[in-house]
Amino acid sequence: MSRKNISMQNLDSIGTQIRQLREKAEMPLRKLASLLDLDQSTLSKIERDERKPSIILIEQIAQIFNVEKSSLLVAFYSDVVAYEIQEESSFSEILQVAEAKIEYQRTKKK
Amino acid sequence: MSRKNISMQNLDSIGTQIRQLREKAEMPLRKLASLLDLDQSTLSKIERDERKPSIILIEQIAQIFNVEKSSLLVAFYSDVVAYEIQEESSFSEILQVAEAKIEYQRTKKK
DNA sequence: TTTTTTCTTGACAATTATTATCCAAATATA
DNA sequence: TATATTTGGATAATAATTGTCAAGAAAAAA
Repeated sequence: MSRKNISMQNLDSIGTQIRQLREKAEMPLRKLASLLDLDQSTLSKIERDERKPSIILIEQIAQIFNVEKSSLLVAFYSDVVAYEIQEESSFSEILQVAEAKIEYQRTKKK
Repeated sequence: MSRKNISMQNLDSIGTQIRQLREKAEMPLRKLASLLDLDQSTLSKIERDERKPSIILIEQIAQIFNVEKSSLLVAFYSDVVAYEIQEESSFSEILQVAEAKIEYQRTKKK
């Protein structure tokens, strides 16, 4: 029911968003990599969506750039989900059923 | 916008649905396993959602019981998606963004 | 209850996927 | 050109998935 106005919310991938944050801060990749204790080639791959960041990494990045981690997490998980079902013609139904399943699970737990 | 009436559509897991099909046909697990060329312990785990079936397996099962494979695929993928994000408080937003991403991808491809 | 059939469980090995790391090549900047 | 930055590919290490087996539990039949 509560479908948020899909404002032109960010459809950029998690990698692109990380790169945007980094570039806005004018920080070299090499520098961010070292803050994150990561090989720079690994971070490069993450920014180009060639590899997935861990959740812990996403949280660290949110801290470093002082943004809400939840917005990065939405970008991350929506990437994962979209990739998984993008070829399915009934992707929309899949998402609806998934939502219903989660809601159902939650009513049970309470 | 075209949100299907979520009729009491099947919120059962893929494993449960497979088991239901098999039991309705009064077929022993061992028998179905051999039709699918699977170890029966593997099928048992699949029916209890302890292991994921492959897509090929799902298609074979749909054939055997003469049901639409798409409905089983929806059950399967929605399980996967729900499991992945069930702990996230913004699960609903994640799903919305994922949908928008897929739609966006598709407009690009055409 | 005993027997028989059916299903579940756990352990292990084999396979496949993911991740980390290094270094050279490419690109961009001064 | 020289320097800094980013990317790509190879390899090794780690983790996840899958297949297989055998023994035990549960259910159904006798």
